[in-house]
Amino acid sequence: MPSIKVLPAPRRVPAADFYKAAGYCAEESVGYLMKRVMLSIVAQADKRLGEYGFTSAQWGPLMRLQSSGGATVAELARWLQIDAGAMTRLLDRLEKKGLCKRARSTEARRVVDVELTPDGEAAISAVPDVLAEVMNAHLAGFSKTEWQVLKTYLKRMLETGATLRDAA
Amino acid sequence: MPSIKVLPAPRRVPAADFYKAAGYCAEESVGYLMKRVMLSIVAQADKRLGEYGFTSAQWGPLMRLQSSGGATVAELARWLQIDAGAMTRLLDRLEKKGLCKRARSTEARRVVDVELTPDGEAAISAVPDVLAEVMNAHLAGFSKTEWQVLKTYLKRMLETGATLRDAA
DNA sequence: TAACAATAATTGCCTAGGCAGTCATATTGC
DNA sequence: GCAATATGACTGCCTAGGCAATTATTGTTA
Repeated sequence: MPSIKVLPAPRRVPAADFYKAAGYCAEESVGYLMKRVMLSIVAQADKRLGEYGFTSAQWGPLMRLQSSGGATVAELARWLQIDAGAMTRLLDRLEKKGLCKRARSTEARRVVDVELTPDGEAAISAVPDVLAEVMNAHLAGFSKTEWQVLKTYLKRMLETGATLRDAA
Repeated sequence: MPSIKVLPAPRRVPAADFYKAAGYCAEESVGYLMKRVMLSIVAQADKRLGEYGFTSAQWGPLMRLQSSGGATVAELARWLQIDAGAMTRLLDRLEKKGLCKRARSTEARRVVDVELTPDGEAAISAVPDVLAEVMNAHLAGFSKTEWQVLKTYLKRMLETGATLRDAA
């Protein structure tokens, strides 16, 4: 009776081999296509959100501030996965427009709490509408199944990307 | 016999209705997922290309210059779909690094021709390799069919996005 | 041909993000 | 308790792109 080796489950799926260096064609690359799609989505969203006085980079913090009733600068930066310095400057711009306000935390003196102003609350109310419309418009012609398949593809790529990042 | 109306073929597929304003969840949005995937891809590519002295925003013009043996500033900007002013400044940085050089065109005096330098040629040679690797790594676990389906999805979204843009 | 319009390159001013360094405050370990 | 370390906010300097001029040139057209 041959011994059966129990191999440990491979922790990482091997890379695909769809693309070769020789004759690499950017236009057929998933990365290129995805970049173009994102540019289109962001452009549409920016055009619509511009009517309310802010940009597609600014609704993120505003939404988060609304849903959790305020947050710290570091929390916002972590949540949106951007640099803390960039977040400081983004909040500078939002504060200048009167959409949010900062105040040193009372219990931890190095922390700054951020809150929506009434103007911010008002501005943010239209955002989900715009986002849903822009996304639905870009998914015109997709069946519900196709939409779900697309999402699983993206989630898989995201997990694979995280693995790569951790390995480095 | 009931008269049969021949309707004109609809020019535009109606928008999907996957997303609603009420309870819109960014984490389940194709846009959000795609943005995260792109960040991962760009981060990987930037890390690898950094070894050769340039960024993921800079290989585009370099590649184009190589494949067509030079181009004008306007051609590059159109090809990469970025602002002409941004292209001027991108070329400033590339020129400062000695990867390309500009020269006023002889036949049209308002045009500036851009060419790769030998250093630029050398730097660009490793790019297809890096891009293919990064893309293959992110597509680990995808079957060839899934890869092709993903590309058709993206191309469909791109066409739909172009329709939206033209309509505006 | 002379006015007009279109195009090419550039510049200034804006948002936006990354990285490194600074300062103040919290947390931890000894 | 105190020193070492970690964290939070911020700043300066960099790349990067959009929009709106401006200037020089090229095309068009009346």
